Amino acid sequence: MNNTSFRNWQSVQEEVLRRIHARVWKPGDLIPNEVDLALEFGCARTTVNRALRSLAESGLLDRRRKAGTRVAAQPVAKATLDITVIRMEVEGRGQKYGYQRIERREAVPPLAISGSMKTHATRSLLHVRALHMADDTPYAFEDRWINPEVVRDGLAESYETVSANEWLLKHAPYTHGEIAFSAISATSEEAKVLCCHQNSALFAIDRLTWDGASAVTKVRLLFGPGHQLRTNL
Amino acid sequence: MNNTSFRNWQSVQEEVLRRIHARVWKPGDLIPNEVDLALEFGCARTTVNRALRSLAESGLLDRRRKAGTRVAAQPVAKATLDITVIRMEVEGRGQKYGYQRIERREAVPPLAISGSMKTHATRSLLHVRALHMADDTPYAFEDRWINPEVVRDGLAESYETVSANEWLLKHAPYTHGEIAFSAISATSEEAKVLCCHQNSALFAIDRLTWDGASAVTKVRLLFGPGHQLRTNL
DNA sequence: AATAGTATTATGTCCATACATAAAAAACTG
DNA sequence: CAGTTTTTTATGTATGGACATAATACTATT
Repeated sequence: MNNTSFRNWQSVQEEVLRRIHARVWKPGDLIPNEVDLALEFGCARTTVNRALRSLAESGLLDRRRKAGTRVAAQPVAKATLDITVIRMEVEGRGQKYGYQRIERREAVPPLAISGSMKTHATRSLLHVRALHMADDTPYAFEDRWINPEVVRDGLAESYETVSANEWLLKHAPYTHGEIAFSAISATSEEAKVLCCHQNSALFAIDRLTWDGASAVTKVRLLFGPGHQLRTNL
Repeated sequence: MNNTSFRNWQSVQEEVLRRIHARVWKPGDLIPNEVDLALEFGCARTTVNRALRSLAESGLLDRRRKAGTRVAAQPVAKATLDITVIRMEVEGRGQKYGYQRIERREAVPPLAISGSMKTHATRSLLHVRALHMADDTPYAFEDRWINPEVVRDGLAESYETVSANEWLLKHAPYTHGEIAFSAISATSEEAKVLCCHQNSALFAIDRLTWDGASAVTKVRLLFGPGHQLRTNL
């Protein structure tokens, strides 16, 4: 038995982690219920609950009412990526940020765009293309469609000095969105903009945000060769 | 004033979200303190705390003791990617999973590997290469180095039927790790294994896991052309 | 005016208790 | 025995009260 008492949820969490790691509780195992753990740890059940809930959120525990808590059989590593404004990303690396608008026009988008944004096929949207730079070298190519019905003030903006990336985040609220990461081959135009060879492998982020049932904006960000998106587990 | 009362933390959270979205509280604004909000919402302060803490975790609020709570000026979208065992990933898409070991040998790794894993440059590690398949077509190419000093039973495994990807997750605990996503051009060998053209843009996941100060394993997963990693915001 | 000490304040957390809820297990019923 | 209802149980959450802690604001001191 343990006479030490764990008086805060962090230390309870640490002890639980220790036991999982030391294989006292193996993947798939049912662990004691909150009341028993609270008794053993000499703290309130709410404290144990806080610790276990947090571990469940990070995917290390599976919890179900009545069924109890068990160590995840297939621990799902949750990699959390912080998607910030590109300017912040560049400045966070200690590099000088630069921005240059390439194109801005109102146009009827290709069907692939209007289809995924669920706008009328004949409805014209605002199309903005721009280049983000780090220390005067191309960093990311932004190709974006904006729905002017949702982003009312969006048409008034020139996006010449402030990127759409940054302006929208501040002025266009969204309720939810989808994001996808992939690798694509640079077309000749993309290669020219990013100063790399044609068919270079580029890292792509496609994002589509919604305000309720209406699409706000759809954007593709292309990063130059060698770009990495990293985080901790 | 509001006479409706919000009796659970989810509804408090919804109301806070509504106000942020409706620009009642704008990005950068200081919002009322927990005591006042609890009073207004007709619930306990702990309930308000639960709601606000959760929003802060998702990056929508900035909270600091004494300074108070404010709406994030640059809302950091947190994209949470669930990194599971590849078999689960494939089966989750409703496809048939297949696995094939390509190579297994003990060898002294290149300096880039021993360097990042912080093992002795002359220490030999276990090198396993394998192909994961979905519906009999190549899905991902796994190239992995395993530290036998940390994963003791690892040397006894053949990894012929169970992938190292899966075996390790179940048998080799880790305390933390790093993960990076990038796009790379397929070498001729990689192209052959994945049945694609040379220089195709491949999506790469590099992962390095640690058990305390010792590296457990370092792996690169290469996905075939067109592969997307997606999640919601 | 710079510095050190002190008060104030908003969030962070713990606790005991109570009730809610989902889901498994048991009891019941035709 | 299949299908339905009831009981049991572990987690989920609300509450009021208390104290902890970090960070700011204020005050006294040199």
